[in-house]
Amino acid sequence: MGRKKLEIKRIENKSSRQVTFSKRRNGLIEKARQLSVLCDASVALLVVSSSGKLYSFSSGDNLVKILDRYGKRHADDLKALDRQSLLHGQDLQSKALNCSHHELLEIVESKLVAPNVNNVSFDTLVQLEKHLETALAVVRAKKTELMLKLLESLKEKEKLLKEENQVLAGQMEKKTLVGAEADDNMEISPGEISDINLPVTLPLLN
Amino acid sequence: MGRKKLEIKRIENKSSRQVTFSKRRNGLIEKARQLSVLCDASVALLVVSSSGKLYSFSSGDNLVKILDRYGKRHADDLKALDRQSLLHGQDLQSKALNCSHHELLEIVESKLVAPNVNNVSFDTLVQLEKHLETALAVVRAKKTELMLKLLESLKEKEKLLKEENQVLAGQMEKKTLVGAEADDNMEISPGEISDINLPVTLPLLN
DNA sequence: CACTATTTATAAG
DNA sequence: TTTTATAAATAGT
Repeated sequence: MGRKKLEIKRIENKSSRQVTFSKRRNGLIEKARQLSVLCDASVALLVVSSSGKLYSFSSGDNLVKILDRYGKRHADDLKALDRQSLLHGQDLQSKALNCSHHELLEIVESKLVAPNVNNVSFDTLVQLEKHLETALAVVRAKKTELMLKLLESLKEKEKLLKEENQVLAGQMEKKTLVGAEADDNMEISPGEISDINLPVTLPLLN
Repeated sequence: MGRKKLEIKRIENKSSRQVTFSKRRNGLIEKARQLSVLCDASVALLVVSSSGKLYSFSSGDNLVKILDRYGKRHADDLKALDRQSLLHGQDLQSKALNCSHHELLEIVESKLVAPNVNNVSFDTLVQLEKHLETALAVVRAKKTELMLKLLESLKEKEKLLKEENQVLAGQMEKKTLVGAEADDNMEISPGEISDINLPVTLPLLN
């Protein structure tokens, strides 16, 4: 529509391409808006110019709201974690992390995969992706830290027990040299199982 | 444009709303396509009808191609893992997993966060999200499995050492009763550090 | 940016 | 679905 019929192929002239881009982009966005209003539909439109500028339209704001809410919750969680990690045990930490993480995944799932989803802008998806990445990174880091501590403490315990064994064995040898024949048939009581402080269900490991 | 001028507000009549939706949706998608071709722009358009049906247009296919590639690689990795987990050690496993995981994150990062990104369809993003979730789930599961095995073996070792200690202590007592006074000043050699088979750098824990 | 001849989209039938 | 009168978009100026 215009003075001449325009073939649909890349406009070579740079300035008319730019002009056409501007006009048609605005038209497209207006049409998108109209469609969403007239037909009660969810519409998301993303346009990136060849120079990288982003223009977008999105009819829904559900996800944005939820993201805002998540953003606050997430910030709170992280703050709480920082406090806890210095003051309290690791259980609360892991609980808070798992919870936040789980909630995040639920949000993503329900908002992205639901069949009746309100669509979102590209920007929003990028934001969401970043939140996800951050949350996962934090969870992974904390999980790793926890497990390393557990392994460390177990190794420490093992080392001490070995040393104790060595001492006992040494003493045994001495005694044996002095006190002649010994009784080898002793009952072995299994002893209490490790009392290392493993969380009951290892909440982090799921 | 039509026999009458139409106010831009929700069309109450259901069937004319549906007709209008169908016409305008097609028009919008065609316009989006034209804009992307004429002006060499990246355009992504998502339309969801009020009944939940999804229509979309996307000018770029970069991400789709990369996803296909990733899909193949991922499948290969999983197959390799299944073979390895039954035949070989855990190190190769973890390496393969970490590698695949890392690659995935790189792909996501570069394709979603790059400023000049080619836009993608909603379907593609959902696919990507699923791939991500799957990959992370697999990595988490394998990591957890590995660490649980390590903890298990350390606890086992601890238990055995405790039992040994108990036996030695019992024997000591007996000997002491027989062999009178003993020398308490024995040198304690630290003994070899735990020989449990901890991977050198715990490749899974990063 | 504004103008307008012309093409294109589409509301109603 | 297809037609067509009319509204809307827009190419060139």
